[in-house]
Amino acid sequence: MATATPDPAPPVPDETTARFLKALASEARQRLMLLFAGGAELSVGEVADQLEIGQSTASQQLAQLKDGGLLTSRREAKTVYYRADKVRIGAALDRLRGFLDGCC
Amino acid sequence: MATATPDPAPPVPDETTARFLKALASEARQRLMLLFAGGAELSVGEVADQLEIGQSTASQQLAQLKDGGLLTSRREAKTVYYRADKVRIGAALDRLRGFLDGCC
DNA sequence: CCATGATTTCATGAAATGACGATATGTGTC
DNA sequence: GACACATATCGTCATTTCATGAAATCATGG
Repeated sequence: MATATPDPAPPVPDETTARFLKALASEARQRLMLLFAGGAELSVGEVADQLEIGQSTASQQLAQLKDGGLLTSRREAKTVYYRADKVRIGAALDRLRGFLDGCC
Repeated sequence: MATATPDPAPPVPDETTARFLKALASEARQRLMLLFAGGAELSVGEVADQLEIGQSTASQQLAQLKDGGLLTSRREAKTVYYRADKVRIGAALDRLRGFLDGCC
């Protein structure tokens, strides 16, 4: 049997969805996501170069997108490669649709 | 035949989608959207009361959500009623899905 | 273990956002 | 037109976000 408080059904877009939205809500990060079109895999430095932004800026934006569930990273020796996380992105969109359905 | 520059294919989530995301990317506005669950129709004052925020704040947030395509408004005498815009919300989600599909 | 290359974390200012009260606009009533 | 009520706009301030360079961390090669 299920526990006493199974799933209180998140009263608001759950934390995960909220972070997803926040991650996407910046034009800079939207541009950044475009670099990953077609499943491209890019290092932090490559992103910084292509967007002509500081390397630390790129790192932080990538981290936020990862936190928002849009990107994953893997480390290969010294360099960290990011790419889009199709699965979690799809899931986030489903949750968003669900929220907005139930809500509107 | 098509024109010389038919549809440059929006290089980034188009303006409309960007505004949609920005509108949703605030916890305050997410809470606000919840008030419109089930197709509820609320005046600015009602929203301000229920959320315990200033009247001008409510007005501004509602305007931004409307600008983002999440709400519509109609005026009835002195009071303005807002409600969720199912159609445009659905369309925005479709565009978003499209962007993220093509992008990731 | 030290040096190097790549990334992350930190501290700092600049710019954008959020909330508010006060004021202006719009709508209907007398 | 003067008035009252609801909403919208404006000016302001506190908070948050964005981008940066400097310093710290991490992984590898000598």
